[in-house]
Amino acid sequence: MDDHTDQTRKPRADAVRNRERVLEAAKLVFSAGGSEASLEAVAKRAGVGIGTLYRHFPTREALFEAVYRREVEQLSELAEQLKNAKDPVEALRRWLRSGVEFVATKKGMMAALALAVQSGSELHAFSFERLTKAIGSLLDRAVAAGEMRADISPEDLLRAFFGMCYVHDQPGWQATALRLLDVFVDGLRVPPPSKAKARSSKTTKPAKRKR
Amino acid sequence: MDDHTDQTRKPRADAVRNRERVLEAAKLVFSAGGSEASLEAVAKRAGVGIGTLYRHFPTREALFEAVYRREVEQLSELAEQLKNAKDPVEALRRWLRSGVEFVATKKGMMAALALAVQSGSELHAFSFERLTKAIGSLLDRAVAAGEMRADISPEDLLRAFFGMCYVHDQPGWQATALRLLDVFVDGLRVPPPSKAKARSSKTTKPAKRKR
DNA sequence: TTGTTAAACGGAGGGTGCCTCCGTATCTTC
DNA sequence: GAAGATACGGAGGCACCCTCCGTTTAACAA
Repeated sequence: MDDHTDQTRKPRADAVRNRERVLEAAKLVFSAGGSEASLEAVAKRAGVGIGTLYRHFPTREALFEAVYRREVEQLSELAEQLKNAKDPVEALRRWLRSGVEFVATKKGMMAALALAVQSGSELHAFSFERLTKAIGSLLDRAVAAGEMRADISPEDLLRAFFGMCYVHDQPGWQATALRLLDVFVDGLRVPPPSKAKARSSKTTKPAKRKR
Repeated sequence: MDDHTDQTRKPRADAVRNRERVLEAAKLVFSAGGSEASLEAVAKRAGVGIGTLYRHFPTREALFEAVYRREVEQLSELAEQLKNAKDPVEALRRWLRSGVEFVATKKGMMAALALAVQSGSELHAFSFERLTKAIGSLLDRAVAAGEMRADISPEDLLRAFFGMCYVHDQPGWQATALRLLDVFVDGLRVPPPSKAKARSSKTTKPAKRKR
């Protein structure tokens, strides 16, 4: 009778809950068992029937995408939180480290994503934009505070980040990536103007001994 | 009684033949149907039983690797042939174009390879070395002929090549890659010494109107 | 040639995962 | 509380994976 001529019923509570559960389970199962884990395993872990899984995510790729999107969003939100941190440089550094972890726990997922991205790069565009924005906000703050050079764009930084993660061969890649990122961030720093010029490419940490 | 105490029988002719057939079929099937095509389809196309396929290549990855290796070798041999061409610059250009085609016909294969490479990068090392050598021989010849600048290493060139092929998103990527490679090769050229200095970073094509 | 034997062949079959379909259960709305 | 919409679960049909073994075939010796 009233104003509900647009037929929008409230979505069913169980549907929302189940969708969430499946996503959570998928994240765990894919991260642990690689990207070609059984969907039935995901359903079981989520405590739902296989039919439910398929209703929410008609294809394996759809599920994949949803999981990935959500992780990208989490990384993005992390940036939002870190924006309130005291030290802007440290905030950026921490975000990057989280990014490495993100890549690390994904195991085969990255490769599978490359495959999924091929057909319909909308996902790629989305994540690129989102992460650029995230990294940009952190970068801007550090620049505005006069702690970092201003001639690096968020896109550059993001690409550098991915490039450093792309070692992915040796077992120690994670440590390598972290080291490279540290060096990179050091390189981005504007040396404190009152001090002597910082040595350019060394592992020396200027003043702050402790961290 | 003579010198065949080391028990090496001649390998059976049918075994050799079948192995070859499977490889050929796999190349076609994977290229056409993506990387997760059915192995049974491969066997059928090769005209052998599924058991035969599995005897020769115990896992999907093994088959994959064999196909890939062989293609890398073919690319490598192509370089060998092109070494005898008249114009060394044109030879290099042609090799690169073949490389694009190679990537193009592989469809999902590249992504699948990324996945396969993760566990045991021996294959990666092999192909990298092999392709570097191939590209290097062509490059060296052009440099020796005084037609190209000498400050680009084969590794650089190879990476540039892969980078340009890594566009892989838009439908027109292949054309893009070819264009980029052309520009790149042009950039590598030593300008004919009798001419005026080439403008440095512009899209202007110096003299040659036609191609 | 013919016989012997190691090697390779093919495909049946058991197992697993994919995905659809539909009777049943549950939630929202009135 | 009743009605109707919506979501649930899992049985079942299908495709593919991979192993196993009886049969076939090629290499070698005599």
